Amino acid sequence: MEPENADSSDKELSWDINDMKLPQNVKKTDWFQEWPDAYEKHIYSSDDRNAQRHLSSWAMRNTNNHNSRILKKSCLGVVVCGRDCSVAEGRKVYLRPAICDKARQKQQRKRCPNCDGPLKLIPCRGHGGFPVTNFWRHDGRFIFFQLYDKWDLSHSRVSSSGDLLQPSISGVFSDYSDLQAWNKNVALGRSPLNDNSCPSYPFPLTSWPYDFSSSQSSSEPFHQPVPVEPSAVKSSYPPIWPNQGGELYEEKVPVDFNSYHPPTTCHSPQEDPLLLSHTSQPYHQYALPGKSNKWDFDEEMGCLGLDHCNSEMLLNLCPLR
DNA sequence: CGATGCGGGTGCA
DNA sequence: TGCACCCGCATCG
Repeated sequence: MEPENADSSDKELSWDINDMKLPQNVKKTDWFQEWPDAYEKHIYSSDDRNAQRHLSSWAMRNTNNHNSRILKKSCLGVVVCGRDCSVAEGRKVYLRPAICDKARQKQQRKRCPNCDGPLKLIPCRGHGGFPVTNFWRHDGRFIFFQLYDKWDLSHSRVSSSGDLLQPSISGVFSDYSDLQAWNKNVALGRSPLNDNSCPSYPFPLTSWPYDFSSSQSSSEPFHQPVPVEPSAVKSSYPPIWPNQGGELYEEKVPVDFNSYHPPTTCHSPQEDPLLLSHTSQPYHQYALPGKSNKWDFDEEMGCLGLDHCNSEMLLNLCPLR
């Protein structure tokens, strides 16, 4: 499922982030993956700026694993409108949770940019009921990345190619029902892994806010992400916020896609999972791990303020600042 | 301000 | 032990 070409063959499969020794005879490094999905492993060049920064378009926060050699980060999930409002074409609002706990709490107090309703955080629960975790390790001239999750693949992916971002979003999210609903409207679509011929998407990296937009993508449910040039990166997300024109998200992630392939063949990024997609996607997968089904989403979300929620789940909204 | 990292420390299995 | 996670501290843009 890796988009990457074959180069990954020898190296990729054989190592584990926890190995004492990681391969150093890597012939070809991978393109930076902005939206890594389940079970992905990548070997980036130590020169890759994105890899150096351990970036991800998923909202990932640092997790203390008491191991200074391996950086561990867990997914915070995604912030959606508590009213499930839609923007044009049925697109939903998806906001990127703030990474900083404090910022997330503030974010949580903000309102949906589209309908002004409350926002709710849908925690990631793709990792056996827990947030999906990413591991980063620098070794030699490479930066190893591993998305280690214990997903129960059985439900995590519906099909090989049709799966959207299961782990990532769909599967990941805690609320099953919500998810379904979510999936319905949204097509979380994109599958980073499969079909893409493109290396990854450049755009959002940390900046995907909510975009309900992606207008153009409607015709194509999702295809591959499009690598865009750096400059494009920033503009790739048309902020379609209704009102707040300015405060929406900001993209700060200067992505340097030096390493990216030329965008040419790929599609538009907008299809990002998170972003919203639109309508009816055939594929939804409810990939939640069994346990997660039990999760009472509403409660937790309801929370937006409640205590029984973890601090992290309750919070926030996005970077609308 | 907020993204990121780090690491002490806690609670659980 | 391993893992999830809270918390403060520090750096950086």
